[in-house]
Amino acid sequence: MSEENNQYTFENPEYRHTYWHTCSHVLAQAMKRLHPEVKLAIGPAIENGFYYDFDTPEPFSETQLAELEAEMRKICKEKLKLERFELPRAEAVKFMEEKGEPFKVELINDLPEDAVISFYKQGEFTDLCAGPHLDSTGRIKGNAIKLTACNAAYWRGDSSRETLQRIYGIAFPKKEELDEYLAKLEEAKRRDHRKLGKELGLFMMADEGPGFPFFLPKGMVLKNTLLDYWRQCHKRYGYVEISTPIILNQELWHRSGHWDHYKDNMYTTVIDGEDYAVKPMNCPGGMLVYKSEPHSYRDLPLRMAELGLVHRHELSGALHGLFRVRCFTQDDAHIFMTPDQMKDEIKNVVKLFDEIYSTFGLTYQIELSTMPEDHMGDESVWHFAEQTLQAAITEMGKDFVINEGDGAFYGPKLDFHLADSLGRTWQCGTIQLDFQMPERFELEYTGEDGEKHRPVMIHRALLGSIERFIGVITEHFAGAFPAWLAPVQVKVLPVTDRAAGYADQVAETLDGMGFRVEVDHRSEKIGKKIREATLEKIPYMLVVGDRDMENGTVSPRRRSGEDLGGMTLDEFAVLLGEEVATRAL
RNA sequence: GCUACUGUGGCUCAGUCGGUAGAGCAGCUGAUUCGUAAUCAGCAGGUCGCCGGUUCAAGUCCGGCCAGUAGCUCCA
Repeated sequence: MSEENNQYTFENPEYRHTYWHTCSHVLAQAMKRLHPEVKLAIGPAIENGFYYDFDTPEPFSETQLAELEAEMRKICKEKLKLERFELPRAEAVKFMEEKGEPFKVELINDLPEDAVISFYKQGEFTDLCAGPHLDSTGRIKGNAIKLTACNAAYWRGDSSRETLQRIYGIAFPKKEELDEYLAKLEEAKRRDHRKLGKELGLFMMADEGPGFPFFLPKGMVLKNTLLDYWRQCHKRYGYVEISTPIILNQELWHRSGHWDHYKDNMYTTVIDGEDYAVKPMNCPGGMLVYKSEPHSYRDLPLRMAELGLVHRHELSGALHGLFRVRCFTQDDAHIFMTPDQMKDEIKNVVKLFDEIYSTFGLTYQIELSTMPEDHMGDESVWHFAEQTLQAAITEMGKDFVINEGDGAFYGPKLDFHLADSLGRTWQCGTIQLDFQMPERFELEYTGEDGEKHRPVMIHRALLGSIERFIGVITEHFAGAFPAWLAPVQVKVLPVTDRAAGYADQVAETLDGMGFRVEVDHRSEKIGKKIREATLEKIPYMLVVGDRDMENGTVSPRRRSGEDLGGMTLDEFAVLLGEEVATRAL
């Protein structure tokens, strides 16, 4: 392999994959050299780097990673050739039995009858592996390898089986690329919404309710501003809004099918001797609303939105800030329509998604999930639905990736994976076609022909979970929300106490114009007030002192550090008003 | 839920070998009135996550529980 050949550049995902895969073998070799008693499980390349799972007598600690890294560097310097060879099944099993590797033996035994069983040998180390690999450990840049974490993982992902030690690593052909990657990880850590949420007073968690977030005054302003915008957009796109109860009787959940599929994650209660459940989804409530009155084809499409508070019992270990909670607000909508309205409706939903996502500067990739093995309804309906979804986005000129067999049991779906400012992706939006609910709830509308027909239903969420989305944009903006969203838009900073009255006057005027303003009245120096307002990530600071009082001006400064000089309050109000009205990023 | 780790004033953290808690920031009081990223002084604030055990003595050791962190699993 020559580095001049384009095929072998790190930009080529296949080459990168091969590079990392060989790294994982080097890691295993290093482990065997330092700790021969350790048993090998598996060690693949992953999206960002590689890992290897080991069965160690003692849990591994992060301090030992440095020793392994050093040994890995040594192995790279040794420029060991990687040689592939094959063995018949019986010999392969014997080979690994003699090496004392029970996990490898299990893997070989589980390979299909006709599988070619291949091994890769580098120096004294040999691993069961399908390959491919680099031709020599010398291809790996030793000082650009970093073992990033060690953690527990189950053998074959099965929690009833052995707990293994998984060591994660990353590697690049150049040291600078590794440094860049590590810097990005640091940046992500700096932007962690749990940290920023605390610092900026957005939300909190309490032991009294693990997984149930509390919104603080500033976070509430953010949330309400977001929802105002959401409502405004939905109204424009022809949605009506409803609100359905949080607790409904258990019979309803049996009828909807949720009980069978989801009861382990549902909270239940008893009222007047009858069983009830707290809703994990809004759909059944929406169905009841639809059914509460007869519908004509003239009413369709009926776009019913609901900001529904749902509760799901997530495993304690899965909780994570606002990203994974036990109680959240779904920005749900159920659209009831005739089959021939489907395509236009999907387009209408995607258009709305486009408008709202672009407001936050979030781009996305669409995944189309098709019929799973365990599905309801007949294949022709599925096929029609998949075709319709595909046609709608194709006609809009959008690319998509197919996720074969990953649809919901009731219908295919489009998932929207948003990319934030660090390139990380978050699945937020989803558009699901549902043939199951209208059937189960016997929904009807009267057609032109005077006959009863069954409507088709779209189930969609745009932000997904409001709480989670707030977490996503907190990290996306690193807490420096655009002016329209910022909980406090302007902080007035009097230079001395003499300017206190003037500062209040300025604040009052801006408040009257609908801006969110605070005044820093402490007898601190202006430098300190600026520093703290900057750390609070408030978009504009208005410095006001004797000079401004005399001239009737304010001296705005952006949180970026930009000093805008003196201007009248009206001029500033126009500037900020424009920024807010256009939702400038 | 599983594995490992962590849990000290509102926040960030220190606390050696077990001898009964310490700093900075925030807060309060006073002084200062200083025009673009930290003014000074003083005061107050903690049954060291909870329960139990070992010990003359536990923030420090042991056990259980709770919560958090990383990952696994899960996310219809």
